[in-house]
Amino acid sequence: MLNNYIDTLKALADPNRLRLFWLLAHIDQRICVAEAMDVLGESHYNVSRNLKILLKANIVTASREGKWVFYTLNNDGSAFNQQILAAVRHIPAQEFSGEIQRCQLRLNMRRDGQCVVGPDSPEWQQALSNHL
Amino acid sequence: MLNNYIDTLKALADPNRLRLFWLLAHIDQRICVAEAMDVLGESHYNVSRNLKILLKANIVTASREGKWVFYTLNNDGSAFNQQILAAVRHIPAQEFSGEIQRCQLRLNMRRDGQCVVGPDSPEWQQALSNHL
DNA sequence: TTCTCATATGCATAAATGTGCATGTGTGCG
DNA sequence: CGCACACATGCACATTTATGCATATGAGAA
Repeated sequence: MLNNYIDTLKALADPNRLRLFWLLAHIDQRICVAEAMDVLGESHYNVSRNLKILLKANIVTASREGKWVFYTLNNDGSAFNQQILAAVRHIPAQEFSGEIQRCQLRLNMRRDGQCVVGPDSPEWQQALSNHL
Repeated sequence: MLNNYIDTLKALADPNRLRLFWLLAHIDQRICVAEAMDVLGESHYNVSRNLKILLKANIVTASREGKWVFYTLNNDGSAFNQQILAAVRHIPAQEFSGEIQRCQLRLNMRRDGQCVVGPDSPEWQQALSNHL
């Protein structure tokens, strides 16, 4: 009873996961674990497990492509989950610290729409410092 | 950063508080602690503290009237909080076990719109058994 | 196959959370 | 005033949760 709703709320009641979900809600694009790590500046364990929790809450979906696993907003969720998504979309970007910009920067490193560099790469470090 | 949003989500990510908030979202009426105790069948500590947590999250308001403290939906919250309220309204009554009916039963015990019996009263026990 | 890299997950620990008990605060009544 | 009742809150304890480490899985490249 109520478990689905509680799972969704708990999944988002954590700053790192809320950042992850908010980012997905705004870029309207899939993102892989390595990219999320760079954008959020979080460790691998952290990003991987937190995405898994969002997945179990059924608010994102995952699909493997070669080595990479891409996560995406789940647009086929319950009415409740869709309202929750609408709520998260109302959180203004000022509440975050450049996630959107860093994400654009990271997505620009793709080739033909595919992620080609792993997490914490020299390329990413350089792109980051160039951007300051 | 993000604290307001996290507070709201955490406040609702608990079955008892979600029940409380869902009830307030559906009866469209204020309710005092004693009434909430009877309707939800929870202890005083539990109801009082959980309502306080909803209050701190700014999704309900409180007002004292004599001995009684009435809690109500907060309709002046942030856009985020209002969307969250819309989400909670989408949770169907089947997810609960007669909260609405028990609440009607309890509100019928009021006189002139005022609560007149305390928690766990014989009157309430009798009303409950008559209703089965 | 073996190696490398991206991702996932079990284990241990520290921090946060929910609940019960006891006590404190505030209000109304006699 | 003193008492009763509705409600609030600090403390202790059990459970949950978030994180880091280590290791496992899975896919591509040599």
